[in-house]
Amino acid sequence: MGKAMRENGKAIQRLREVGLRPTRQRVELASVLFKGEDRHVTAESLYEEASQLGLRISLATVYNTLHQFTHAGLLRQVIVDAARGYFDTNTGDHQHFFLEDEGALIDIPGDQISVAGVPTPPNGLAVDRVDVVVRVKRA
Amino acid sequence: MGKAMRENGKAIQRLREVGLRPTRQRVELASVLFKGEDRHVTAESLYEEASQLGLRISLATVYNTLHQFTHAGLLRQVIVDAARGYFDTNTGDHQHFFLEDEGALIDIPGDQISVAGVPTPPNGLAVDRVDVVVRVKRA
DNA sequence: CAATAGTTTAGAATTGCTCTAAACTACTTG
DNA sequence: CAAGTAGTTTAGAGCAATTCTAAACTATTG
Repeated sequence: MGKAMRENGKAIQRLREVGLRPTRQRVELASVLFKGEDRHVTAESLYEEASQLGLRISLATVYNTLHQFTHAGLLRQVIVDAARGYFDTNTGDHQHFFLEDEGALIDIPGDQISVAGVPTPPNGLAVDRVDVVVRVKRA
Repeated sequence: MGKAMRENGKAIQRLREVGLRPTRQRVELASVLFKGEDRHVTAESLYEEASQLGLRISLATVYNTLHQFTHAGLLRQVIVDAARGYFDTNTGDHQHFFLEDEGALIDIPGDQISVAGVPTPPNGLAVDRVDVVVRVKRA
């Protein structure tokens, strides 16, 4: 039994757990995304990568799948750039460096950074999330 | 002498100070933006507002002007939404609530919130800015 | 293993924004 | 104060990222 097959098995299980039907496309994308370390992708970059690997998945499906995974809690969307959307396989408590020159993200562990003094949200609203983006540039 | 005229006088002075030629369009937009309290606009919302006021300015000019004002330090760009760009007339040290349901921004004074433990940026990079976005939703 | 509910897809459509190049205008100089 | 000119504005085309559409496909259920 090959490595890809084992990865697919894990992916199928993972998709079932969150209530997503394990279609070929979702299984393949999940395998790519959750194979190794945490990573940051855009729809285009993931589509490109899948294509390189010989996976036949349309760009529309990549978009759909990224959003479904996000709703299911498998991914988290990171908003740092007006031009494109990033998705992060690390859904835990953490923040980001954003390298403005190259459009890359680097995780900052959540226990490393701390935000104090967040005021109570206005009338009838509740805090959903506190995002910290440390924008860095070539020195 | 009318109020609009006085506003325009102030706007012209302000534009001269930052080295921008005070054209009719820039003066009118500056008057609208810096008339009263701090505010958050999108290109579309400002274009809409200017149109309502009877100011004849193209959308392209609104985009150009917002970027020029930002470069000149009169505005600051806020990235909170993948879909659209916001501009803030408050260029001082502060952070934001982002009301996800209605796409609105509310300032949080800079001295109220504090971020500790930002790690040293990687190799050859320097911190440009630390942005905190408190995303809030209907409770 | 057929029915069906959910999924995928190509391509069109939409959105927010930028570009282009021709017309216009604020400032300078004679 | 009349050009000259450098900078500005504009309509409309163009572009990139994303979403929509509706027809074909497929995983699951009975």
